Amino acid sequence: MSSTLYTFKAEFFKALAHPLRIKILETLRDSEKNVTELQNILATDQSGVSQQLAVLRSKNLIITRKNGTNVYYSVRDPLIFELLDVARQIFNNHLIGTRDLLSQLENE
Amino acid sequence: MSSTLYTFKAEFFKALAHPLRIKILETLRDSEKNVTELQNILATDQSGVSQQLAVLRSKNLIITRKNGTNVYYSVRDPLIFELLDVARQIFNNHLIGTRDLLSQLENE
DNA sequence: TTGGAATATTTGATTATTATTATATTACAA
DNA sequence: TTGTAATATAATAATAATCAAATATTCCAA
Repeated sequence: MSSTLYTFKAEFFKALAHPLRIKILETLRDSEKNVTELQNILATDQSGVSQQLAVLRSKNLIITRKNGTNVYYSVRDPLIFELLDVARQIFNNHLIGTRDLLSQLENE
Repeated sequence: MSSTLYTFKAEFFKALAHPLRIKILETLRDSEKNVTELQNILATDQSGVSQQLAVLRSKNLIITRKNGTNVYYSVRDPLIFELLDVARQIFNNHLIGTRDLLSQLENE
């Protein structure tokens, strides 16, 4: 069993292991977005968005397109959306600490 | 956009963000295994396996069945395997730092 | 050419994760 | 009962990830 391969797979899941990064990917479902658009949609500060974009970039989950001073991001492989969909299904199946999650969601 | 929901999704992916934990899940594909079996298959020390099982348990990815002094683990939701399959596809699509990965894999 | 908008990077303090080692617990067989 | 195999938990040092704030860079328009 190749340890390196599993380390890389773990790195891939690490890229997804952050709320803002997941939000960014979900936001990129419909279409590419530039950083300012992401900032506004996600109501997050510039630096935070850029930092998390950097993580996603470093793991090759997203690609960029420059247009003047704007940088447009999009998801490199549509399978990533499929992955998020499966994760959502698992989630809906009450997988993750259902009791706690529900009670926390109620308080929002 | 519910922050809590995304935090929980991130927690879920965190559970997958560790080589040994991925290996454990892959090992449980065919059938349930007890801790000693996992130790042997994965060539890892007892404590390490137990600790990572604890993480997977705490995120509800796996369930246990006790039989005397043995504890048998299995994956709670088969969709988790589907998730791993999609991740593998993404991987095969050269998503993750292909250059580095390949050269490292060659040295094994 | 310079000022500003858009984006990226750096820094450092804080918190979380990992890995190792040691110690507890539990259930059974002798 | 007691010893032992199986498993879990605790302690903790080392490493990595996060967050916020400040600073850099880049590109364009005026």
